[in-house]
Amino acid sequence: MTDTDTDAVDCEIRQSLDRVSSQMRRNYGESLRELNLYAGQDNLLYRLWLGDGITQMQLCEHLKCEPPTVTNMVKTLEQNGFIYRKKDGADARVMRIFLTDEGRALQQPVEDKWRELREKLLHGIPEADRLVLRTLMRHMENNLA
Amino acid sequence: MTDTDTDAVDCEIRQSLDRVSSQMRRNYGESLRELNLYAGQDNLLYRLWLGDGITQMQLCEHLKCEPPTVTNMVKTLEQNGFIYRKKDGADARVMRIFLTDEGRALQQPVEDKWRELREKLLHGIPEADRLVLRTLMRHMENNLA
DNA sequence: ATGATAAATTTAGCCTGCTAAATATCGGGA
DNA sequence: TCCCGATATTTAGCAGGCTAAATTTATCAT
Repeated sequence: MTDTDTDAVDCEIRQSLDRVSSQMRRNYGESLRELNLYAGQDNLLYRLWLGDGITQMQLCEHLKCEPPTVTNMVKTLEQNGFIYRKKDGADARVMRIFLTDEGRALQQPVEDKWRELREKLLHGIPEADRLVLRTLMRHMENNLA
Repeated sequence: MTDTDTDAVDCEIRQSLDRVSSQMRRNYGESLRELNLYAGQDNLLYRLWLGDGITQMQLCEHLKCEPPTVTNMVKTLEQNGFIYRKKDGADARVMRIFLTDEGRALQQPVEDKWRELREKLLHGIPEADRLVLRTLMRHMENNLA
């Protein structure tokens, strides 16, 4: 295989990854709207379903985004009644984020959407290839970290 | 392999794809800013490098996004001096988009950024696996379309 | 104890994206 | 010819995401 071929493959992978990710976001952003959620908010809630009462900085780390982004997302989710904020007793700088009952109730519906999405995404890809794909995804994830 | 294992693999793939795509966007959004560009604008310019003077609707199709998004991106890129808009002679509804010299000059630097990005992304993944990955990416892309 | 530094959050102001609705123009049929 | 539906773009307003800078509170060394 020539260098040119190699390059062409690499190009295609990056472009395809770009298209898949934006298409994925568009697709399930749309379906999340049926639950009164926007794309990205599901990941924040997911972290809270694992255990709430955490700080905004912890949410930043989990979402791998900047503090102002969390401030805004938290504000919106609070306005929509899915979470609430409470000042930490020991350290007045930190805000701790908790789920409301409505926020908790979203877990099952959101997980259903995720399942739908990944069934659509992986449809027709055999088991063995999915294992390979997982390995390659992990590899790329580590490369970017 | 049990159904539960299968499900776990699928979950991981979707999550990893999510993390890779947001990390990728963050990474190269940052490096594009050195060129006075924002993530996403490079794709619009790419279409123009293939041939400019096209309409905003054609840009929509290429970017797979909605008309208002193109209106905004075009406005910003015009203000920053990379493109200019010109009314179509035959049909007064359509705007045709052209590259300025500055816009044309971005091609090489942007392609360098892309190369850097894909080298980082695919580092350590052997040729054979990249071919498999390309196939799988294409498959997922078709599944979402 | 005080004063400087560090950490958590917010504010302001961008950008890509979206939807819903308005505007402008084109084209075909009665 | 005139009107009506289709097409291209824009406007308004919202969301996630970013950076730079401000604010509040803690902590640590002097």
